[in-house]
Amino acid sequence: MKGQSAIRLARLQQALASGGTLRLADAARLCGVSQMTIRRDVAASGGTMTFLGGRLMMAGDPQFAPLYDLDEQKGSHPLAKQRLCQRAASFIDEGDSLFIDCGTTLMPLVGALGNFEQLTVVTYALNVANAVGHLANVRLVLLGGLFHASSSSFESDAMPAAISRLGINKAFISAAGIHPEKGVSCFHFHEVVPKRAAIASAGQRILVTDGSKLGVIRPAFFADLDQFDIIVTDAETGRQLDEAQSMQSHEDRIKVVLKY
Amino acid sequence: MKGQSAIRLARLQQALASGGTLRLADAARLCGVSQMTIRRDVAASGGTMTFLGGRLMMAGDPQFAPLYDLDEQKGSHPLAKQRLCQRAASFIDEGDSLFIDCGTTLMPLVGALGNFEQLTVVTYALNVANAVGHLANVRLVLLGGLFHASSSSFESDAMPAAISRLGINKAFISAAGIHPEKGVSCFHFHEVVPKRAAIASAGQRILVTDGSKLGVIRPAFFADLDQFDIIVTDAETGRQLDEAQSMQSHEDRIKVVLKY
DNA sequence: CTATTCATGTTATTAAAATAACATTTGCGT
DNA sequence: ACGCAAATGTTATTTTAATAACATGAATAG
Repeated sequence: MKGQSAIRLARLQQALASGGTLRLADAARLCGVSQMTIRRDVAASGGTMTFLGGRLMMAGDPQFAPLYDLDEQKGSHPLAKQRLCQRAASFIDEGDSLFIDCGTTLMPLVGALGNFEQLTVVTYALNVANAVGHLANVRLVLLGGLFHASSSSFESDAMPAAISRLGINKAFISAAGIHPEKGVSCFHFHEVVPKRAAIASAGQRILVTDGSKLGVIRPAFFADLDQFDIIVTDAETGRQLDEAQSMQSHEDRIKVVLKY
Repeated sequence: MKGQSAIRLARLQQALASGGTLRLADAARLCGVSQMTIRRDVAASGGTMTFLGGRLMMAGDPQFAPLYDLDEQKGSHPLAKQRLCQRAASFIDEGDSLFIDCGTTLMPLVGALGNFEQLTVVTYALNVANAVGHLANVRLVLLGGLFHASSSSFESDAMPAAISRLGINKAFISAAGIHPEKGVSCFHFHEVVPKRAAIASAGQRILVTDGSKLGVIRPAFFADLDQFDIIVTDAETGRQLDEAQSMQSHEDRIKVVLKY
């Protein structure tokens, strides 16, 4: 009798892989052992699964991640994103057809979509799709392809064609780096294709970013700053961007929205 | 002071829309009221949100649905699907490229995928994609398009072309109705296109179904029984299918796998 | 064959969440 | 202004989950 515990763990993991929860009592019955043994197994497994209110579930699932982790800096960052997206959402009109970029920055934007009668959302991000899929008032178009877990998004060379066929009203774009001269960049190269396609075909281009990205350069450039019609950011970043733009001709100036 | 409660509910719902959880304490702070008030709000909202272990979350999220609901018939059906998929998984080989159909029937199949080194999964179902996306050893290709919440799947006329380009080894197909003469059917018409494309291009076609579907006819037919190489079902259904086939010529006979 | 260890079960204890009961505030009509 | 009623806050109680402690039984080494 050696790896009994591991066998049980594997069985539970398999049961939970399709994404659900198991009551402790059921998990125990499934494995034919006592509840205490299941608890011990899970505790020894070191973080792959957790209990939450008497229910066993896969840990590390973003679904269960608290929105504001109190252990971090007191809600400053998540709240910042929420405020940012609240501001960004003010540019949405009834009946709009929106492109929503991948990443975590624009997730709170989805929450604001419930206030409209009818919208259409186009995205290539799985997390965005999941959130939007729950809204009855929003038509969702997901651009599929090969999945990249690192960005929770899909890659496909068919995306530009698909996007150009879709008629996107407003494109909400996120970024990992923003540089006044060098432009806007992100981490993953496969994001460049859909980002560029959305920027090219959208009626209005809205860049949403918090201050931590200013002056930062990431591996994959995908746009210049002046390709955006609106930039939604916080006060300090906005001020600096304004300064940088003042040196340009007045015609090129883009609208920068300050949040705080 | 009239709809204060509704306002708080809306705010919480918006915060949770992007998919996550809120500790009760955080929810209370977010709304500037006591925890008890939040509890009362949520209780009065009637099921849109629930508490689970001190954390607020959107109810009805499949992510939180118990795998076996004890209130139902004692695990008979969910366990049946699990056994069915365990049997179906025995046809998977290392390195395979699998098509996985939409619906709940094939969800447990995803749990069995963790035992392999390297697989590729092609699907047009959001629930399948979510489950597969967590597995590091599986490459996921999601066929996107317009989302249908009813079946948690996508519709696109580009799917046949995309599927034919993919080289699918084995196609696991689910159905809502199986009739010996009339063939295999499902509820939604948009599922027909990807199902047929997968059946057409796959090396091996595996139909997975429990006994409750036998003799049932649903709106959208998509295949005849003899288009499948393997049918994984339970004993009684298998027996009846065997009988029906005995009346046909021996050449047409397909392999029926009994489970119990 | 027996002592020891490990895995598990059982029971007791503690901590935490859900509920209930009661107190307080606030808004509003008379 | 007064009093009523709705809404919220506070405290107490019950229930439930999590932890700890102890007991049992099988497996193995000496």
